[in-house]
Amino acid sequence: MTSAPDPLLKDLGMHFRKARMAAGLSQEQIALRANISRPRYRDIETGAAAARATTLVNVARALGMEMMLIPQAMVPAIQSMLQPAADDDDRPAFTSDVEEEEGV
Amino acid sequence: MTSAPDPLLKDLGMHFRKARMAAGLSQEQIALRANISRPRYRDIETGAAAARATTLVNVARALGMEMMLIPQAMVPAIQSMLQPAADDDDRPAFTSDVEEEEGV
DNA sequence: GGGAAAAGATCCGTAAACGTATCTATCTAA
DNA sequence: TTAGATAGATACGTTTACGGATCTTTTCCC
Repeated sequence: MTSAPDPLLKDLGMHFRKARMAAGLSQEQIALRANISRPRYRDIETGAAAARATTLVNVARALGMEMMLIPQAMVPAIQSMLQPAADDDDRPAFTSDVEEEEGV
Repeated sequence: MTSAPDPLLKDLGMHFRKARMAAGLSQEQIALRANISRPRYRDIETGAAAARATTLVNVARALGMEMMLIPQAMVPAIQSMLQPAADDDDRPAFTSDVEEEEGV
């Protein structure tokens, strides 16, 4: 309970978890692919830790995604591309929904 | 000269620098907006340091951008949206070109 | 029921991202 | 010339992400 659990990190972690679940992979498998330890990947998924840029990219790629910088003006357009029918949330940054990825 | 300068970080830093230049802002202004120190923002821009997830988002937003997780399958499509006519680089992650943003 | 696999959780030690301070180099304008 | 602003470059101390090890809890399948 030390330090507030940044909502941004929790949001990011939930995106990772969702993608991992959809891919049917274990935390250990992702950690292995991303070259980090399982406890550390767990911290990232739960929003308990703010991963470094390099780690972030490695995790994203391990989950079949890429981290991209998008001009704010284009965010809504891309958002709608990712989710056929989405809701207008707060501040989406970190968005991605892996519909269902089958096939290694 | 200690530790190899990760090309991924250099690439990311160049994107930030490019966006900052286009916006006509100083390193100090971005650092202030992103709640980090100027030396540290400089490290990020030069690729000398791997910023944390929270710092990364703050810097991106200070530059009028958002960090987004994109399924790899959609990367090319989004890439072409960002750059009218782009080249097929290596591994683009971190992409964004701020055409020219005027108006404080 | 039993056992394996996945996840949660906590410790310790190390490496690196952070802030602050300080100094120099360059460039532009008065 | 002299300022002033911007950027490059240290150094040092604090915070925290990281690996590795260990243990418990929860699923889930036989």
